[in-house]
Amino acid sequence: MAEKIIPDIVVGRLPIYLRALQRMLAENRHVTSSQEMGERLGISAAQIRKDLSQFGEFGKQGTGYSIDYLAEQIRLILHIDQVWDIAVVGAGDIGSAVARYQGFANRGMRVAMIFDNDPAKIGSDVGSFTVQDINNLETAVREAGIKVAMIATPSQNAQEVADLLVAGGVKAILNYAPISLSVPEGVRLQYIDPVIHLQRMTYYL
Amino acid sequence: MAEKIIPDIVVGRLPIYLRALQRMLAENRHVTSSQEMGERLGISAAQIRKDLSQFGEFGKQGTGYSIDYLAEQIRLILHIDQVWDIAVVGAGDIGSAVARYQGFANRGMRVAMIFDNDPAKIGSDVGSFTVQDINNLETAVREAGIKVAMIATPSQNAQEVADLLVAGGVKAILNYAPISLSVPEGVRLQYIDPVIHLQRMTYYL
DNA sequence: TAGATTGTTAATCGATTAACAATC
DNA sequence: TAGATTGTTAATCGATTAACAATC
Repeated sequence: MAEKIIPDIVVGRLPIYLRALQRMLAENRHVTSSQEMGERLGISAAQIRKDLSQFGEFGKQGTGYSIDYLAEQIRLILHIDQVWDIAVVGAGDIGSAVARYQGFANRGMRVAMIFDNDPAKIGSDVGSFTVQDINNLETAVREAGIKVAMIATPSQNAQEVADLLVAGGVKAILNYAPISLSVPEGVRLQYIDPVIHLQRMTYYL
Repeated sequence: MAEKIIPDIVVGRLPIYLRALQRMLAENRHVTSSQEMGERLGISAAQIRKDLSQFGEFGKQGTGYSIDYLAEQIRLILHIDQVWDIAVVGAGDIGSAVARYQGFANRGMRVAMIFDNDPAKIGSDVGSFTVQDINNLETAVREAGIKVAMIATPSQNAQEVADLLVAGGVKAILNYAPISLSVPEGVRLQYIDPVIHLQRMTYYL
């Protein structure tokens, strides 16, 4: 049975569309069009329609898309009709900010636990969580069935933390450490490094 | 005089190359090859050579690239042979974490000031900075000649903050608020939204 | 109905890869 | 010299856009 393969780049735009739709809902809007979404996002209307058409037919000719319905469909496609528990590794400034971040609510994510290797931090509270010993990471993650994690440790520890997470069954890692990691086939990896984004802009200044 | 136009996507990879090179330097390496860089980064060797060739000839046949020299050349290309002062707007968890972040050192960036609109925060210290009143933002940014800023406010304030920054002469904005902003032609804009990255991965789980 | 907008096809555009002469 | 690796060209691959029939 041939599953249609969706290009990564298309999947990558769906969360952007969803964010815009949720914003429109917050503005009490009910219907939108590919043209309006495109203008808000700086993406061509044709591309938005093409992207969505990879997954189904969500609109109505002449009227456009029901915001509520389209948002729900994208949530289903992205598997965020459920809430994903996240393990945060590293209880420094970034890890703590992430653990306290209010922006996960209603977007399919929830921080569930936070780890560190510093005895001075283990047992202390960060937001509503108690920092756990990284030695318990693999077991805790496996027992909780956690599939998604964020690495917020220094670069030098990031690869070993990634290995631990993978050993515990994690399948998706968001890495804040400014270093390229290697993970086995089947484990997804994304990066956040503010300096990379800043350097992409200074080229043009 | 026709300036060769470099595709955005190529410029966007240079900071990744630079980060890898700096890592190699930290490992006391002196020479690398497009093949080795490609393996580390999950990018084809041909693409790395092609990207670099847009800007000049930095390697030697048979031996590869001097890490130190190539890193310096990329720094020149990206205009990070200087240090860019950055204004941070929003002194919440994210803004505070960014203001204290040690990862800017040696990468061409330096936080120079932080603003908030909350009277309870204005005047308090975050890292080595005193939180300034956002009403002074436009003037302070203009007088300091700041061209780069980061927005770490709630979504509802992000657009007005962006407008203020632009009014103060800022030309590059990194936005942590999970909302699409609009800025005039000539102002660069990048986004960091961890939820977007997480949602890009849950599709595959 | 007339106007608007979708979903889709075909054409265009741009990015990546393979291959290799040049040369260190 | 022999081996290695660059810089570059041409071929391939993939993504974006334009256009329009279908239809609400």
